[in-house]
Amino acid sequence: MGTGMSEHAGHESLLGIGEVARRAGVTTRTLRYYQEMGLLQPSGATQRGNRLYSVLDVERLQHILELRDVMGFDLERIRLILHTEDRLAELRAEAQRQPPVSRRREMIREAMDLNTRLQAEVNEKIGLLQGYLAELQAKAHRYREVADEVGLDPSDMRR
Amino acid sequence: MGTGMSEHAGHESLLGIGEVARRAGVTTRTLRYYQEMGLLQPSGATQRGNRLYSVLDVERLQHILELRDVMGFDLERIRLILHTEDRLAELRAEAQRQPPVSRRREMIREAMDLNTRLQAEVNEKIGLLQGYLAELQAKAHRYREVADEVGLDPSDMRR
DNA sequence: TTGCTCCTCACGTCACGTGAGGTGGC
DNA sequence: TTGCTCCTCACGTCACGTGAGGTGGC
Repeated sequence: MGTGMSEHAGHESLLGIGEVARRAGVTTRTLRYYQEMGLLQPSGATQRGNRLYSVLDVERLQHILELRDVMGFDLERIRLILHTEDRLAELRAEAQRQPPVSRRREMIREAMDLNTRLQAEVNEKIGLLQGYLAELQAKAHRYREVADEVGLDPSDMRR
Repeated sequence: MGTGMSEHAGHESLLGIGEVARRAGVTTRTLRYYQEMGLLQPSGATQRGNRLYSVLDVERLQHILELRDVMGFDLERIRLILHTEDRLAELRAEAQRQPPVSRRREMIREAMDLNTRLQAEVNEKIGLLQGYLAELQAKAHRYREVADEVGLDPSDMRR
């Protein structure tokens, strides 16, 4: 397969696994693993079986990596979050066919509850990081005092 | 070994591995693994070979867990950070014997550089989390709009 | 043919989890 | 003796890393 494999394959600009991995900063192994775990299915394939990813697939990958790297969640937790969001997306796609109000309420409630819990967790994590930052600043202050005594060049200081 | 094993073992209140693990919210396996990896050596032992941890050991463990959970560092990264801090602590302990100024400068510089890099990383992580929080808030806003249309009870809303 | 990307096994690694089997003091 | 904590192997697990060996289009 050539570099520009998918650039003109369809006219929908699907990307090969190598290109997607390179852009996201992961290996192709990670993408195959996420597929095996049911987190991210490539939405296309060549005749030979090469995976093809859409722009939406790439966005979903970004989302997965954000949850992994920023929040530190394991893949099972990420799978559950994606599942709730997927259900809400299904609901939107179904909107034309007027799904029963009870079903709408249930899924919106579910998404809102998840959102609330996630916001709380993010706020908690920010608090912990700010606490650690304060520790580091206190240490830096003590270092500067000791450095003054030893007579370190002031141009060496960072603020 | 009884529960109160170390309460009066010395008069320095050393703690058994189970008590330390329980307080820190990890398993005893984690503590043995950190010892094997050279991250945390218990500063005492019973005749039979049971590990005994001092208050300083417990504080070191807290520090390790903060770096692991809040910053998401792997154990090798944590080992390097502890090493730099340990070297600075040695320097302080050595202060009486007037170590050469060149040595002092080098280790203070090292600690200050590390501190600066860590502060930058913490700030970056806080920024990423705030970005994710903004995403969640935007989503919550859209959920509330949809909920209004479907006529969800306003008392169900979270802010 | 050479060079590139892709494929599927399949074993290795890191940071532990989880028994298996045994010891020692209340 | 029973119940508890501790000990050392040692195999299992999660999220990939890293070749091994092979295919297909420029």
